[in-house]
Amino acid sequence: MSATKDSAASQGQKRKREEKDVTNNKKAQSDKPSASIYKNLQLAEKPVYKNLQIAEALKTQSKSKKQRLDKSNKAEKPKFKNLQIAESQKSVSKETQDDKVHRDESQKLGTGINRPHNLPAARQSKLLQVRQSLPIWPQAANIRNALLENHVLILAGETGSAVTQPRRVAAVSLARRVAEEMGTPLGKSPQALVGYNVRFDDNVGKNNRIKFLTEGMLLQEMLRDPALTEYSCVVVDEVHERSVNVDLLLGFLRGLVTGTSEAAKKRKGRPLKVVVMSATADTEKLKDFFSEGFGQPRIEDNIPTVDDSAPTVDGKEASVEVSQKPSVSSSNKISTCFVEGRMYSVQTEYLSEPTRDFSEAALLQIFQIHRKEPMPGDILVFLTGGDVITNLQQAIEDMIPNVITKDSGLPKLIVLPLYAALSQAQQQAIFSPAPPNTRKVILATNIAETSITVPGVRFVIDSGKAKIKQFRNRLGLDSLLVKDISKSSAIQPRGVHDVMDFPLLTRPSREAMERALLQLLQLDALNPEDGNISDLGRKIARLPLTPAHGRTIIAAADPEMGCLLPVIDIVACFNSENIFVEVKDQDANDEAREARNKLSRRQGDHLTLLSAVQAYASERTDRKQWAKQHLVSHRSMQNVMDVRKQLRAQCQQAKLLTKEQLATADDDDDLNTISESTGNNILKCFLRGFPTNVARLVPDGSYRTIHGHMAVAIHPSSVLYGRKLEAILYNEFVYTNRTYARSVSAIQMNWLEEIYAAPA
DNA sequence: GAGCACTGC
Repeated sequence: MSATKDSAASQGQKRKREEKDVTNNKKAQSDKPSASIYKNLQLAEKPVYKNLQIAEALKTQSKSKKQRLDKSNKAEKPKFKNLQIAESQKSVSKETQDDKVHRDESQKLGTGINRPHNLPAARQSKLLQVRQSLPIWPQAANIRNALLENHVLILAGETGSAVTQPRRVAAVSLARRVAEEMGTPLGKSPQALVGYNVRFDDNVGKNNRIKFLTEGMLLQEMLRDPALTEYSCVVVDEVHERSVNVDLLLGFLRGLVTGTSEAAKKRKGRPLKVVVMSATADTEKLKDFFSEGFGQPRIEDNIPTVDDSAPTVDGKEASVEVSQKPSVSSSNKISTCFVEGRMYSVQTEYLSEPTRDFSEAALLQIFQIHRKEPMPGDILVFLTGGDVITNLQQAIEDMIPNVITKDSGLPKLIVLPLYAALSQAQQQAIFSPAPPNTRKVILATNIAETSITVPGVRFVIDSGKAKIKQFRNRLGLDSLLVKDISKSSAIQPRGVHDVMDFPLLTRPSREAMERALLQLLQLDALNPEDGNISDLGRKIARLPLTPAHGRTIIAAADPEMGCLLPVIDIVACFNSENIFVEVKDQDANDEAREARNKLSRRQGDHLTLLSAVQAYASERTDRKQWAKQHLVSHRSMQNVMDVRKQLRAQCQQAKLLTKEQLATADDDDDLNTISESTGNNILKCFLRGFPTNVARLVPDGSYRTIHGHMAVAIHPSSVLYGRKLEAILYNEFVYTNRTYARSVSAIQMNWLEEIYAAPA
């Protein structure tokens, strides 16, 4: 796909970054003696870790956060929720080795897949040894037979039993691992049997037999090939993590595998196997979900029936352990398999009384652990935010001289904060080993939940609380919307009907669906007559963006607007982390502030972002230095440039952008080239994509949204903070103590009429 | 004058 044909240089950079992440993982694995598992007892009954690597090294407290939260939700009395101290105690796992199964496996694996041939024998035997020790190993024959006999396999696993994750790094590292196991190169080489495809990194070769990709990538592929004709089997892992992408994917896969969707016809009878891997708790729900599909009438009668001559294990049913009696409709079509995990006993201590001030309780616990517990053993404390962390750090450091006196004979204590706003270097500090006779105390937000592994931690103090961004369903509803919703309800036939009936594991409320449909109607992504997706909607869908940003891009490509390239730059910023580094009082000198201020544009944040991107792009000598001088995040900017390149390529593919325009694009990367009228056009395009994100000044000096008349204030991070303007357009709402509009620009009310007068 | 984090195309 040309969209991903980035320059070699950029690819290389990106890959380096990926590899760095992977290295971190590996590092954690090799830290076997110090790495530990944090689970409280209740959790030990539920699967937590699903990863090949776990078998080798028990890893990461990071992922367990979610589980700990699950647990705290279930706690009966809130008074036990406040403080949990989990000390890890690794117990010896029960290894089940079955030589017969093993021989059997080795023979069967040999069919169709190349055996490792270019690996040293020692490495080969080590890999095999590791494989055999995996809890899933004894189940291999069952799993294979279940797949031969059924269309769908639901694989539930406990700790350390199965494979992938829905994240880019996971897709890449797993592909690498599986390629190694198979003894073949990874990616595009002709010998490579394993490849991967994640955003900005397409490493798939013609001869690949197995491809690891993110869910979003597969959905993107399905836009081109809804029947997934290139594949005979799709494995969806980590389903319990439940993203919208997973739900959509399962819905499409159900349609294909049951023959109930139109797309299934295009497989022309070629069988598709679906393996869904999830935590145990979801098994029944998943089974019901697929059973329901098999119970429905097929559109395509050509779906292959299950091969009755397929071999079975000793003639018994292949499903094992937790398999339920299959319902009549799904007999021989769905099987479930449960892979036993390994248990680790973990000690959980609760605070005997509820505590008001978690920081205070944590402070006491930290010193108690420090006094009582032997070295080594670092402490990890989960807290809600950066400010809380700073305060607690101060409190600990104040207390150190009182507790750790010369006479006490206690080891030293160092405090290391970890939250997103810290620089990369500060974040890395937690990985460096503590000096001799020193215990590390890491104070972290849930940044550590998914992406960071801290070796050496043996104690976790967790409040059981976390701030989680929540979509507020009710807000944004207003009289105008209600009116339009009845309009959308009136167009029930065909398209809309299909959407409403699309099989989803968890169905959104009808209200939410209708609101979403209304938004798509407003963006001209649906035909108002029949509710089907419009040509414009198709174009929007192919862009890796929200519909609103996609619509903005399409509007900008209109020759009358003629501002596609600058709009892409701004949209790229909205799809990256904040490019402007937080200005702390001391660490910013006047020079840097001034340099940053020069990037500001009086029209608002959209054009300010644009000027920053263009200035960065036109810097040809040392961009890192430029970023530092302008208080701009180099890391975020690199991501912006990646997204920008991808969007440009996709716009070219969609014929929104010509080669010639693209060729001259880089020459235009210069400050002050945006004229007043171009600036206005840019904002009008955003207005097209965000028609309801408009607020106007009311007589009391505040802003109110034009839809719903909700009070909003300009966020303090905006260049327009404190300004009184006729009307503002904003990229998003932020709900905190007040309702803020973030990323704000000044607009004129008459632009609204102009836009709505224009034909769709 | 605000301020949780992470993931994905």
